[in-house]
Amino acid sequence: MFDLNAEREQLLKTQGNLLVLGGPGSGKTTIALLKAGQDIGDGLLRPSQCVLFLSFARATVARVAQHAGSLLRGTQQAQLEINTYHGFAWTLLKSHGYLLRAGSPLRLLPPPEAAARLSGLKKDARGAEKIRLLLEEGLLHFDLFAKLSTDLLSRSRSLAHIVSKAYPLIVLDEFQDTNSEEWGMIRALGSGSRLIALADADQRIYEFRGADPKRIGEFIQTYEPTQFDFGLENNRSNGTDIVLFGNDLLAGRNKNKVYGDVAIKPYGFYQGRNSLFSLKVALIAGIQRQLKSGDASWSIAVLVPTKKLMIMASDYLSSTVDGLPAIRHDVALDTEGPALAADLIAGLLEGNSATAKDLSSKIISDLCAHIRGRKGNDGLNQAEAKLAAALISFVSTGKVTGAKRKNLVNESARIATERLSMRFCGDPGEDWLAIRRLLAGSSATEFVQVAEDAKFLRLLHKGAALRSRLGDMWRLTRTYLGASAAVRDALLQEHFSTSTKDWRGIHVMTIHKSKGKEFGEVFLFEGQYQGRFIWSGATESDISQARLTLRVGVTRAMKRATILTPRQDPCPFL
DNA sequence: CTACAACTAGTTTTT
DNA sequence: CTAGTTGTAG
Repeated sequence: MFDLNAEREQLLKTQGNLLVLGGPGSGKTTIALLKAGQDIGDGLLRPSQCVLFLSFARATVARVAQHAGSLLRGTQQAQLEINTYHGFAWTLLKSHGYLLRAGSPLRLLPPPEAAARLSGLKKDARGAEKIRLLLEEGLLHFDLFAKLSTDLLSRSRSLAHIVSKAYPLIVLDEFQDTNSEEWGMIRALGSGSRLIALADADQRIYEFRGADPKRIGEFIQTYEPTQFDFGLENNRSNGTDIVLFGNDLLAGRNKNKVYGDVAIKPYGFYQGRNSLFSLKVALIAGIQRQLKSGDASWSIAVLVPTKKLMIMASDYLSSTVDGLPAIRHDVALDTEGPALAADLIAGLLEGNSATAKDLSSKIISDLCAHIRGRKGNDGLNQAEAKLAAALISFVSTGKVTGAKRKNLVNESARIATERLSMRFCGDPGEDWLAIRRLLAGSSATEFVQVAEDAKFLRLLHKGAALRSRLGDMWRLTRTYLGASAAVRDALLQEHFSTSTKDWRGIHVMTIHKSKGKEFGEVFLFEGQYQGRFIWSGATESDISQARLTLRVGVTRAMKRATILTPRQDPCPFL
């Protein structure tokens, strides 16, 4: 199944700290899992001890777990714990948070709620507010996980001892993309455990959030690891020029060359047709190729540089305009808007005992949170910020000026009244929909937006925990009292659950999100004005980051990569 | 506060 | 090209 050459054999025999370097698809994960299996099999771990494998994304964790399942025996798997950096940090903080802050146990501040609370603050004020929320309200922002875990481990020697006893060997996936806080946490863990870092300096695409080109050097200096480099090996797209193209792209020697299974397509614009027409046509050809190949588990990724273009692409693929069929696909949308919409709807479902006036105030507060947080970390525009401020002042003073705002306040009162005279049927899915329709029918665009965002929620499908919890609630009390808490739990669950996601079929996402994944075919698309691989005014360092990013995107492909760039103004890399 | 016109920028974020 | 921001008038 896997050819173990002399270097890999050597790695399996080597003890102490290791640094494993290698390009895309060179098999770093595989050899790390085999190494874990080897050490476990050799009896280097006691029965109570585990190898800890840490990665960034839940999707990667799921994929690594699946891979481990086919690579290792059951007894070895039992002593392998695979988790995200965040998931692991939270287990520490959950049980030992009392060491950081006296009083009530720490509560997580979910990203949507955090976005609503921090929006409008300047960058440095945000950091201070996160700490204030922790100390004064016991609310833990996700960004503080790594730093607080480090504090915990360095402050409590006994805890550090317990952790390194439990995990004598720790594998660090995607090490090149760790930021300084995560690096701090790793050093705290590494004081008592052996470390294996897996890294590819040329897949470092998160410099903007603190990944540092010096990091790998720091690891070498701190741990003096035995180094292995599988840089030139390629198990993902063997027999194609995909990795060769990626490496040439970095060196800037890809221009005017022809590569097997890498197609550069300059696309034109057609009168009266969507600017994504050429992408959809190319994608349809790709689907036909995949269907013809007879591979039942085929997968295709459409990768774009920006979230905005991702949404545009998803909308266009789903539509039937320009005489092209709708193409079913998955898209990884941001969750802030839908989550905050869910809070508002849950509040309405719950609102049985409240008076119409109380409920109306609650709706307005929830609406404010939705307005302020739905764009995530992107700041508010002026109109939104002013509206949110005016609504908050209305809740406390009862005064509001302006026709639009008066209408919004009237609408919330109307919605509250109508909700209280509503009769639920007891089917959570139906009742949820009834509330959503009530909001969608509002004359205020802000409520309609809530209903729109809520369409993207996947909380109440058949078999969902929330559905049965709301169902039980109704059976016991004939009300949905407690719905808010139930929805909050369900949303929070999503941030840590490593559901084994199926990567078959078509997936639309940003290039950044594709890191650590692989697909049969990949389509990379850039727009002409928006969503460029390199944007106007990019600095020297932006350009080198863009090269790394594009390389990561291309090398996700196992069989074939297609890059679409506007003919009128093609990407300077190509 | 709101509506309209002129202007301008156009990135990436795991949990 | 086009969505969002800024400025101006009512």
